[in-house]
Amino acid sequence: MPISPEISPYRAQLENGQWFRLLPGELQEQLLGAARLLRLSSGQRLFRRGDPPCGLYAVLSGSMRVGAVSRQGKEALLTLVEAPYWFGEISLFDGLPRTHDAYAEGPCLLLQVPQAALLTLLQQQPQYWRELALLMSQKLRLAFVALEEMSLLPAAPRLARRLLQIAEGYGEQPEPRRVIQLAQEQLALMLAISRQTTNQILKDLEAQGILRLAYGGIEIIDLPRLREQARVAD
Amino acid sequence: MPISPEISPYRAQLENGQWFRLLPGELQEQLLGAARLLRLSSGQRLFRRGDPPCGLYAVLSGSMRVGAVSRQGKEALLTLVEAPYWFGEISLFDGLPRTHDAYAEGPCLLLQVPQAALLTLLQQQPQYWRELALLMSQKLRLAFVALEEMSLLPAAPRLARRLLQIAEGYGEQPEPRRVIQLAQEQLALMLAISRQTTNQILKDLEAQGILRLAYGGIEIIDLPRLREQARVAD
DNA sequence: ACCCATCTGTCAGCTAGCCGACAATGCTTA
DNA sequence: TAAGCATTGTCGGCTAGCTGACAGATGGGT
Repeated sequence: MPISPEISPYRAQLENGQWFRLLPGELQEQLLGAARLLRLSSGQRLFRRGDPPCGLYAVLSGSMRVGAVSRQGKEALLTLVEAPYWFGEISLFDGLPRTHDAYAEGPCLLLQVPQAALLTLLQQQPQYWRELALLMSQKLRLAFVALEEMSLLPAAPRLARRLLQIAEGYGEQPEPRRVIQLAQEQLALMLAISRQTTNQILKDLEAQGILRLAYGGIEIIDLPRLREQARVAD
Repeated sequence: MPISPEISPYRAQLENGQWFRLLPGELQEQLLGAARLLRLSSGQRLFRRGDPPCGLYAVLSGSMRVGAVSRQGKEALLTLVEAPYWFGEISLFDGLPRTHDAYAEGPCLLLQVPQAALLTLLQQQPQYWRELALLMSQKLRLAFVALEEMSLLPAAPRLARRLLQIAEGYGEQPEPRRVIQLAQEQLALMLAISRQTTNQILKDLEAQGILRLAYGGIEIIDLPRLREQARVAD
């Protein structure tokens, strides 16, 4: 299927991401050919935990909150997905329900490759299962790192590491960003730290001249020293 | 390649696991055909974080400690892998180094499907990439659950849930086991709770008649009430 | 230009779970 | 049988990080 003229302008954008860039050209074409645009307004829900599979997504602009809310109303934010990242692949493989809720954080433009189209494509070219599985392997590695940090590290270095990961697009971006658009509350929810403690650590890093804090955002001033904070003080 | 007579007696054993049982018969044959037995003595290392890929493994008897030790010497135990489970698939997909250390917990019999043989097999039948990816999707789901519980739940229900998961073979065994061979220290390391706190919670569950504690093991007496403890007290 | 929602900054008090210590118990091997 | 090691049981003090509360700053919408 040819790539629709609506979609082709976003191709360059997607190639900024490691995963998509390294795909065989043919698979890139086919993914984009099978895809359609999806526009979400701020706060709109894409899917909810337990929903049946509906396909694979990529963020083109804006960002998606991926997380879950416990019965007690406490929220665990797994991650904020930003352009040009792909998500939603687990249900593609096992056909089981969604693991998380996904909401638009601000207005958001997505690419959707519907489940059925993707399965058809993969039936014809089963070698591409491996490429799609790479998405899972990345996330599994990230999840393992997060689990381990949760048990071994105190709040401050964990926060420093997460900032670095975000700046580096969780390994997808080669060059780290300087400015991170992110409210402190969101960061707290990702780290399972209270908002107050998060603020205290951030202020401390700001006092050391490592960060600059702004309304709704964090700027990294001194990357090497942030890296240093990410190690544990021995 | 025919299945060696050394290995074929273990086939029934492996079919107790959901994943292997549901594989196409041909893939089962080919995996076993390419496999060899590996015997580890207590405490022996199979691989270490950072090692290059060396293949896919299944536990036939004994159990493997999968975890990592921080530079401060604190240990995070990801899981204890028991028969008949498969592990080591991440490096198969991405070719990147091992994420964890793996040591034999007691004498241990493993099946190894070497990386090269497996890749050859998959080159010829690329549709099987999907089946192997199912291993990752399971683990990713488990990792997400663990991450979420870490942020949302206090120690006691987290411990109850983990006991249930272990008894149910992390979803692989249909019928939950009653007896779990596991020192309290190990359980503590998996949950990122101190050994003392773990003991306190276990004693409390024993006092309620839900568990019976023994040296090096835990017996589940009252499964329904353990399930109840796994919910949060509202 | 104002209003209101959202976000940041900060404090004091609390508590879950950590840590170190040590005794008691159970397996194992000689 | 005894030594020796691994594991369990328990206590008291400590502290990282939580909770609730509130003031001030910021910015978008009308």
